[in-house]
Amino acid sequence: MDIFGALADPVRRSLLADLASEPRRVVDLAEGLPISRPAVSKHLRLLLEAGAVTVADRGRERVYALDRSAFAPVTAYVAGLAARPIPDSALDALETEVRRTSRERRTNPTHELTQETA
Amino acid sequence: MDIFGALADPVRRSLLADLASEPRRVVDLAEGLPISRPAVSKHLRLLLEAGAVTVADRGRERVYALDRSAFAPVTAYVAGLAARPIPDSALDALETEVRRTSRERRTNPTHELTQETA
DNA sequence: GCGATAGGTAACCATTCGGCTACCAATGAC
DNA sequence: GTCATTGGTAGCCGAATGGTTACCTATCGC
Repeated sequence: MDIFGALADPVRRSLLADLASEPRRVVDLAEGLPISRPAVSKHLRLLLEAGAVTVADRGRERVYALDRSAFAPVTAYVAGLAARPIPDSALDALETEVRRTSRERRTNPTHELTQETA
Repeated sequence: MDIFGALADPVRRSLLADLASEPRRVVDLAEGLPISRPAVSKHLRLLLEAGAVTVADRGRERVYALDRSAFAPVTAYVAGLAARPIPDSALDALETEVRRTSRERRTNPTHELTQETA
């Protein structure tokens, strides 16, 4: 599960928001949630796997902490979406533009899944 | 499917990145992807449902366009995570802080899933 | 009118997700 | 030593994802 998938679940977003104020133990994280503690453990494992949190053993307790650097791909991706390459002044030529580009992409397919966050 | 779930799939992120440059037809969107066109249609329906894209009928074609305003909750949420309420100077009192807050939350559970993006 | 093109829907399938209960290991309190 | 607490794992289950093929409608080009 990557960082995008980690953010897709409301329970995990709640956990992360909770950790944003300070590191917490599992029981404290689970306390107000409407799900069982093992379910919380599962979510925490996914968050670990996604790099969204770090964990420290503290005796019999485990203290989870937010790793803010993990969200860089998300901000980068959304910022990339926000950047608009076509100026508003060209929007009235939209029909022509769409058709021209369609022809180009039909003969020159350069699609790549991996360049999305570039 | 909300906007967070919409971003969880790499195919959908690729579609959105594609639409970031300009509006496109379904065939053009599907062209370089390793999946069938009906699968693309499914993803586009989810993106519509999440409000991430808009669609315009153009004869027998449908032109999808990015709706940049849909990503505000994502940026807001991630920005909220980035804000750190505890200054670094207080981090050496971490243990005490964690235990105090644990006690508080045990007696005063104010967890809410819905306040996460506030 | 007719064939080709665009694109949505239906039905199906395998996998993943998110939840649960039951259980176990390890540590702390006394 | 004994018991309570913490928290992970195992196994199960139902629902949702993400893909496929087959099919249908509608529009465009000629």
